[in-house]
Amino acid sequence: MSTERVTIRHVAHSAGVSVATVSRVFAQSSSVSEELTARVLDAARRLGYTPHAVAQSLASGRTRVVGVLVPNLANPYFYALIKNMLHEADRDGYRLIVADSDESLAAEPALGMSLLGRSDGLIMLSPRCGSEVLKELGGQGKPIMVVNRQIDELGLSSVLLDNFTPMRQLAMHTVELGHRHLVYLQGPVRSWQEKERWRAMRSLRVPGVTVTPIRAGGTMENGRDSADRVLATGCTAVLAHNDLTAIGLIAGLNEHGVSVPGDISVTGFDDIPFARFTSPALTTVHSPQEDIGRATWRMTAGLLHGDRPGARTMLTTQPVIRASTAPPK
Amino acid sequence: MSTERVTIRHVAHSAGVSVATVSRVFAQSSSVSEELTARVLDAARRLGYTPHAVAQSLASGRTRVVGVLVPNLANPYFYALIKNMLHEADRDGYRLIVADSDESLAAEPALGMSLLGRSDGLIMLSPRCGSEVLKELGGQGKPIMVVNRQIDELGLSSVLLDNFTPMRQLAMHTVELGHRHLVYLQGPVRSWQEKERWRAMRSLRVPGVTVTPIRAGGTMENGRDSADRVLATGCTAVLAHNDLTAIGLIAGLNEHGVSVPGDISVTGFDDIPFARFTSPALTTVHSPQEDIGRATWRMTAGLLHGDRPGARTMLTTQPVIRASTAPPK
DNA sequence: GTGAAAGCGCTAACAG
DNA sequence: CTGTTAGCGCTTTCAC
Repeated sequence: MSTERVTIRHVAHSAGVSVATVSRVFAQSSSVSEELTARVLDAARRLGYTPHAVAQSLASGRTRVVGVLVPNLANPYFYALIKNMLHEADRDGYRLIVADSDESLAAEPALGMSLLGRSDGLIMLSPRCGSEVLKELGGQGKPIMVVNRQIDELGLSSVLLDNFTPMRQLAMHTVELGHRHLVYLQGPVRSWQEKERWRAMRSLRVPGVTVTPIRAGGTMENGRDSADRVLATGCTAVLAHNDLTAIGLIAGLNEHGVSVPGDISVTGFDDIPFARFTSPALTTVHSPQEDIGRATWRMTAGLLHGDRPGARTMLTTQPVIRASTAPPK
Repeated sequence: MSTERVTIRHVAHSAGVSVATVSRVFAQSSSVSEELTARVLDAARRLGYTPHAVAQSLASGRTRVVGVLVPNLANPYFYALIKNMLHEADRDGYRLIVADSDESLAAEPALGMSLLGRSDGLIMLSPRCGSEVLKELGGQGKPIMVVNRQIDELGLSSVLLDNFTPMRQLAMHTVELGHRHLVYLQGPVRSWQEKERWRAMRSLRVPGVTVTPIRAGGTMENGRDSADRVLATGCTAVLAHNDLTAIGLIAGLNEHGVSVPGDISVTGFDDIPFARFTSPALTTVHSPQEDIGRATWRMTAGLLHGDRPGARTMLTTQPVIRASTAPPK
């Protein structure tokens, strides 16, 4: 079955040149005369030669692979980001290898290490792990990029979205609609984004307006399961940690015969593709996946080329008002 | 920064054994006396040694990586599958490297080849490419698994879900509700699943019942954009290629003031997580991602261990009746 | 511009 | 059970 592999040697021999020349032609590393280039390419085509990626990696010390560790691939937020980076990286000749930690804080170190072992660098999306883990990963001497998590101590590069400002604006939007009793549905505890969003809610000091936090989590199920507790508060508007939770909550409220936004207004965060297809369409904060993905890859590529780590890119965004928010009755 | 790498040599020297022994201890390939094992492990820990994955791959000829080519990572259908396989593979010590062809038929060969170059095998999810491409990929001598696509000629292993039967049942469900004029919203042209689903619709020979096909595509946008054409047919029930299209269509119909299922019944296919959270909850066909993912990985693992290719696993499933279908007015 | 040769770090016969 | 050794296929000085 497995026909003898065609190596650089065969090509060199067939083209009447040295292996070094063949290597140079394929790596375009140093110039080779037109004639030899043609001969090499011709021989390679005839023989059906393809460079052996693993051997190239061992010899050169670069794998042209970058690892991506994501807390939960089931969140559209992340795959939109990944899809973006996949293409950005592809353009630079890099492949992404992804692992999913399933929101498990404990799984991050091992997965990260394993990923780093077969790659030139690691991109950590919304990591929940402690900074000592990040430090250890960084100790491997390979670039580490952190997305959606602010790290001050270690000199890691990061891409962040300002969650605070738009979350505050979103809350103000509900207040301006006339809501006085708000509920904030909290997301994953260890998430930096959660901390920022909650900080924004807490910062909302408007006379007569109260904000009640309710612990939920970041999934649709979590949202649905919070319906009871939300209703018990008697609030008129709910700001959910993210779109998934908001969508789940809306479904849960509907099941209780409560209409959105008729009886209660609900907002999300992220603006996942579904957000504009739900009924009512979801009022949320747009997360610029394209920009985040591009910025992340560009910085990663920079690190791979020797840029000094420690840079931080902070992106901004704003609320998108759609149909799930309305004045209270 | 990059402290000198600790190699198997250092460990061997420090433990006072040969490199072969160290290799054996880490590979657990052949038995090593307790004493030496302890000494090696101790030295390794002291020195902070980690096996170099790339070197292992080159020397052993196995990468412990498997490639996954997916047409569109933005479809929850696929990432649920991938997430499943990710974990199944992880358990066997394999890492998955994924590429997204963006529904581009033309991109599949190159991406597939590139993936195969750094892996021990390739899993192709719903490939759209011609069988000659599949054959070429198979010619690399590495295992190829095909999911959601029936290939008869080449002896490739595959995992399939019977789309025909449940699609037919779903259609019968609408007929039994009293619908007489059905519309079928067609998905991606080259998709095997699309062919099967459409075949099921065509096979529906019930006197007095007509089925009108409308070309759409597989995304939510495609669904929404079909609303006009759907309304123009005067039908009372629409069976969409998949959940995404169905969700898009429902949004589109709502925008036209048409209610679902009040005015028109709509069904999907796949039962993505969102399907039960839309309002109305979507009547669809459940796709057993867990089973598909597990079966796919098990077969892949088998091939990796030398199983003969060509096996075909056909899974079955059925419709899930929820709230988006109702008798016509 | 081109070739020779020394590895990259590890595995897998093969001997003992 | 353990050590020796010859590569895996390619890159990369270093001479020419």
